[in-house]
Amino acid sequence: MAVKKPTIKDVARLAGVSFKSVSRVVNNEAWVSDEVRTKVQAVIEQLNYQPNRTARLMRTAPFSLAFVYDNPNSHYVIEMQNGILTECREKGFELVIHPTDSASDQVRHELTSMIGTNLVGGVILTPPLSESTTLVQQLLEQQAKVVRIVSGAEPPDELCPTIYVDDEAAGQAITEHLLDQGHRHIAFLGYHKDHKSSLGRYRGYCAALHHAGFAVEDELVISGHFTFDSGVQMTEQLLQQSNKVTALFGCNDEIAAGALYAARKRQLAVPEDLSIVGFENSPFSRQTWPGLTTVHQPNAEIAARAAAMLISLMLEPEQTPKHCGFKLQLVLRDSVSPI
Amino acid sequence: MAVKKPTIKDVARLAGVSFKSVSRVVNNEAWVSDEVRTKVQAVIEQLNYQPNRTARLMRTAPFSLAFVYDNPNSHYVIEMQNGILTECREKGFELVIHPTDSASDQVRHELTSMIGTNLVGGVILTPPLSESTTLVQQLLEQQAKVVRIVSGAEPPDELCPTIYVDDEAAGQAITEHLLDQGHRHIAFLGYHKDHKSSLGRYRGYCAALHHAGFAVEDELVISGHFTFDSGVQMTEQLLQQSNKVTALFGCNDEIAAGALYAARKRQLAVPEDLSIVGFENSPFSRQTWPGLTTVHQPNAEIAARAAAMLISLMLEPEQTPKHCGFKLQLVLRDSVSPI
DNA sequence: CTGAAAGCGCTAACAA
DNA sequence: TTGTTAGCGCTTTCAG
Repeated sequence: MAVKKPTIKDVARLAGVSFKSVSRVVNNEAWVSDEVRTKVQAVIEQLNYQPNRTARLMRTAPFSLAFVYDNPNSHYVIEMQNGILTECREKGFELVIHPTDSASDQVRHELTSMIGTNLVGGVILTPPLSESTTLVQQLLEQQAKVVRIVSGAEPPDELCPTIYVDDEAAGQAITEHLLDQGHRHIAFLGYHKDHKSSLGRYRGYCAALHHAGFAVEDELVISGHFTFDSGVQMTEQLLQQSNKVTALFGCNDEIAAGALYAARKRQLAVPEDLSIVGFENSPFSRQTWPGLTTVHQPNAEIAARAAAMLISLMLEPEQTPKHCGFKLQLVLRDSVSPI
Repeated sequence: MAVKKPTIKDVARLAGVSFKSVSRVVNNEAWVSDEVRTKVQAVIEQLNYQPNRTARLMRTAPFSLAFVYDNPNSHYVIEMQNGILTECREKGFELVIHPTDSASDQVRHELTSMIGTNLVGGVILTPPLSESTTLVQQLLEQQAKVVRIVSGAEPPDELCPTIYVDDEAAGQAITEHLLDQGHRHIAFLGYHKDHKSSLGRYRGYCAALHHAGFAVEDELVISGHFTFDSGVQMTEQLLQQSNKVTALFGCNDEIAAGALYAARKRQLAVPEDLSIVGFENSPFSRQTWPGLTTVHQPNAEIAARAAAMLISLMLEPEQTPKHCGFKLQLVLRDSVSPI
């Protein structure tokens, strides 16, 4: 039979105190006598009383945040999600998941509704959503707390606390690694003009070539998406239009895995005939054969940081957390050989 | 400056009606004159009024559910999550994510707290959590709505609506496929006595062998986990202790991918020297080289179904949704060759 | 230190 | 068809 859940009043009655005292104990407020505290705690235990979050939320700011993403990459999403959850757990926050289609205009509406209806008190934005200043402003106007994760060597502006990841420096580093191994004709796969991470990595690629005194060869820069299938297709296109390429920089590990697949289909040995590098260090970059040389992108850590910033923003609004930048490290595996 | 959010009363005042009328319009209740409805809607528009979910939740059942999992497999989690979200969107529900460690005793506490504090009205349980009848009962006692996903040819009991997935039949089918190709010494990788899916697949494997008149060879059955690393390790162990094996059934795609990796490390060609099959049809099973023959497990669909059942359970408690079984289909790719 | 009263924004019950 | 009155379970005054 449906037993009604005990409320704060039930506890108060049984403990012989006012329900306000119970509230004080539950919220660990000061100015409660040990006697009352002990008594109340005993009753709470006995009744297995659990405060109703909903009721509490009516008087306080929401204790939950939203993770907003538009990304086909499961590993990225899961790692981010896990990072955020770690932090949420610790602080007693709940996580609401909100995948979305950034192309659709609905996003704005969905997000403002999440905030407007008091579902969540803050949001963590990832690219490409995080790159829209108007979206951020709109959210901010609604009193939402916002933390965004973007690609860049520094925060784009001071709108809100920002996590920025230096794709350019890492893109340069991995390209230099290829140059160090003697490669002179290095392809770049996954160029996308509307994709800040892609652009950052591309800029790093160009910088490395220039510093080494080489020109960027247009026919070696292939546009595409951050997916395996796109990687396969771009590689096929590349190998058709150039036979001098000896190394290939996939803009992320999925592209690189696609390249590996396409190379193998063409009977090319990796790394003997073709060196391949990726970007992100997703779990499967070490599960391919050969393992992929790549750049480690600590997604879980980045996300945990974002969550920590957001939560602090919600809890202590007076002290704005500072921005936070991430530098990325090379991970050397077996998909590159000297020429 | 912080503008206070408009409440139902603000709307009522401006529209010149009682706030109850506004509530009626918002909730699409009957018995509202068109005149009032139009007027109220105009004001809602004008003020950009958004009802406060929290307040509403105090009078109604929670409009959110939890997805509880304990699984290292990103693809599985993401696919499930996406499936659930599809359904949630449609019905206006929110999703709270709750990864957990089923080994820890804390799970019980965490779950009962989610329910007890009114955070969510129901939960979707996946293995191995879903296999604990005591957990389910405990949740049920708290008035929680529960839907569980389990491995089996039929629901284990009538505690709650159940989605059951027939691992055994599929395990048998894929083993038969191997037998049809002439394989006689087929290894089974990923046996785990506490893991129902593993057990189901193992039973199917045994059944296929028996029907074909062969015995199960103990040395070809290797225990391990559903991970890539375990797959690598089990394959190495297998190849050391047996040289007659010609085909290998990985209990999931990760194990199979690990096997592929280990085989390649040993200079074994797949499928020429060794045929490999997996289970689940996760995205990367077609991204390996060669693509993995496997069993398609429609995770998103399964999850969407579970969510639909749970939501219906919450919305129309009188009509219990029926259980629902899934049969799995073979996916033939290039990792198997006849002998 | 403790408690009574008010009220968060909304929905349910009951009148009008 | 509409409005009034309660009251959800809790926190926040503010007065003891």
